[in-house]
Amino acid sequence: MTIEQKIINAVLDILNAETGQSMPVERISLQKTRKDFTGDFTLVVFPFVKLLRRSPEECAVFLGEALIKNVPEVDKYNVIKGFLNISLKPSFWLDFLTKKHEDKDYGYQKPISDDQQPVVVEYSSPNTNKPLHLGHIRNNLLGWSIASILEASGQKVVRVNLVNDRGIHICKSMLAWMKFGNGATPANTGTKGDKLVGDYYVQFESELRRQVKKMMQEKGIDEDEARGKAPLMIEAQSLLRRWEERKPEVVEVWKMMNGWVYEGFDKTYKRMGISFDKVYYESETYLLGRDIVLEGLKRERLYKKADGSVWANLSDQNLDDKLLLRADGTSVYMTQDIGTAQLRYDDFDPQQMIYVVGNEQNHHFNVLKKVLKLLGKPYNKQIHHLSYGMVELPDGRMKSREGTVVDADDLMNEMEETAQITTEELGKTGNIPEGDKIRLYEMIGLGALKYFILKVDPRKNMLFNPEESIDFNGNTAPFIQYTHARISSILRTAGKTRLKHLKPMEDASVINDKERELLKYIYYFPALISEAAKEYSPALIANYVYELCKAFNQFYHDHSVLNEPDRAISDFRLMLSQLTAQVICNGMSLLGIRVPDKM
RNA sequence: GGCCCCGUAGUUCAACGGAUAGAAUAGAAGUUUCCUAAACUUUAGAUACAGGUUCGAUUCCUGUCGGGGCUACCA
Repeated sequence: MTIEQKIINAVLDILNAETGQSMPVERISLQKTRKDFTGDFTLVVFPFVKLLRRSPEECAVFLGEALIKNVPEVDKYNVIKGFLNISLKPSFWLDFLTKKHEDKDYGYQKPISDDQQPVVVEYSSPNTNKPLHLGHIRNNLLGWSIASILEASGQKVVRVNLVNDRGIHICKSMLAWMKFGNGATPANTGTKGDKLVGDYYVQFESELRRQVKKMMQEKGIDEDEARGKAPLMIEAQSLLRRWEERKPEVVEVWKMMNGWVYEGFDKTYKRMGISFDKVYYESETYLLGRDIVLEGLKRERLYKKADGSVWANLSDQNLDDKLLLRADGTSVYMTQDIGTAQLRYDDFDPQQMIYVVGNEQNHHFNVLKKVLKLLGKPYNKQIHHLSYGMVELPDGRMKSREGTVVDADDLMNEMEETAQITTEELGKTGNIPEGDKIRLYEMIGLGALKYFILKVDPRKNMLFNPEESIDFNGNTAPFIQYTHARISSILRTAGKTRLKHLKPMEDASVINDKERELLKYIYYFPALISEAAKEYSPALIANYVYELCKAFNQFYHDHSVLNEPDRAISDFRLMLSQLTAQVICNGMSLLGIRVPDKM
């Protein structure tokens, strides 16, 4: 039981004994004392005023006195307005540090049981017609991090990807390659596979625009109609039909081009440091989706229009009817998602299926759940759309048509270059071997990027300014990494033998304010992970680690670890430094960010 | 038009309905015979607007204004 729970239980007991009435736990607010006030935890007493029939101050004093009697760890208290600030005995903090300072897994909970149902987390979900961009970066980092956080909170997690490798958009780049490619391959052009395929998608769109413009002028029709009737579009649609018919000449090109893309994606994923336990392909799930839809039609949960298209009637949900199969029998995104959900359910029997997908698809997931319910699929309740905000550029949303997309590979390159330049400017390259330098620049550059993105509440839109966002000072990963490097330096200097023989301090009363502040942060780490898991928010972890580092730097500035003459205090500070470094490392690893021992 | 989300220092981000709204950055002023100054210290600066609920509202409710998203036989 944590000390917070102990205090809360004690408060409940005290109130009950005094008034004979019980109070719901949710009404009790116990928080970390703000740093302008003295104390470790603060209890808000306003909720008890009516029950105790005393003034807020009297309530606080009453509870403070009672807590000292009932909870051995409570040392003293002070009252400011309706706030009861509780201080624990210094020995509580000392015991805590002594017990935990060598715990490599501090903060991480072990799975409750081996056979618990997993949480399936889907993220990334790329299309195979375009390279990964900044939006995918946010998605990938969020997905990876949230999966890690859930694991650290004791869940069993399966990371999955769903590749959108079929559909009309894929046919577009295939068609452009067949018409204009002249046999270009990644090998003979020296272009990364995903980039090469992306180039043909762009070419398709520009050719199509030319045709549309011409038709609008010559035939006087509007843009929508022209797009539908343009020869290139007709050809793309016919290609999709032939693909669904599994025509060998089409499938062959499709396989080849997708192979190029995967090779490119794999490089980008690897560099980003993310991976998956299982990869689903739309081309392998849409048929199951189609079968489920046809089955639903047979059972009259769905209906067929005169043209042969199949629809779900959602009018009782206040939603428009949703198309599930086109008149020509081909599938749409929703069809595929129905199949994928079923497959995932069959594969893992998950307690929850989380989809990390942008908030622009809120409507889609809303409809997906409704359709699954309509089809009588019980797992519609397990689906959770983890809806995150968009990444915007200073002049608005990224638009591939306007060429304002920030490419993932390019961005990572820039970050690492900036890391190198900054490190060299600071003159910190001296005693680091060449090979280590490259790894260090990667660690710092990618760390800065990942932290910048993950420190923002996932639900909110965020702004990325290429000119200004690459910052290495302040609330950034390099600041945190630097703090870790400083601590590592201390521990290195102290030496392994000394670290092995650290003696627990006997007199806890010498713990100073900065040390105590640091201990409070560290103590909170496990609860923070649970909180982050509950909220699906890596941002909580990011901002916490930053606060922790600030607290350490203040301690570091005011007090010396190794030059402290009192050996007991010096040992105590070594333990404190050790555990701080561990929390920094463990916290950052939940964000997919590594921390160096030197920088 | 309808539905959903968001408006906090110049800028980018924080704040389970709780204390004097926190940071960072940009600005001003300082700190290095001492374990890494990518650090530390001081300073100035913000809840779009109007009501309501509450002991207490940035947070909940209503309206206004501003920004974004969705409303596809795209994904």
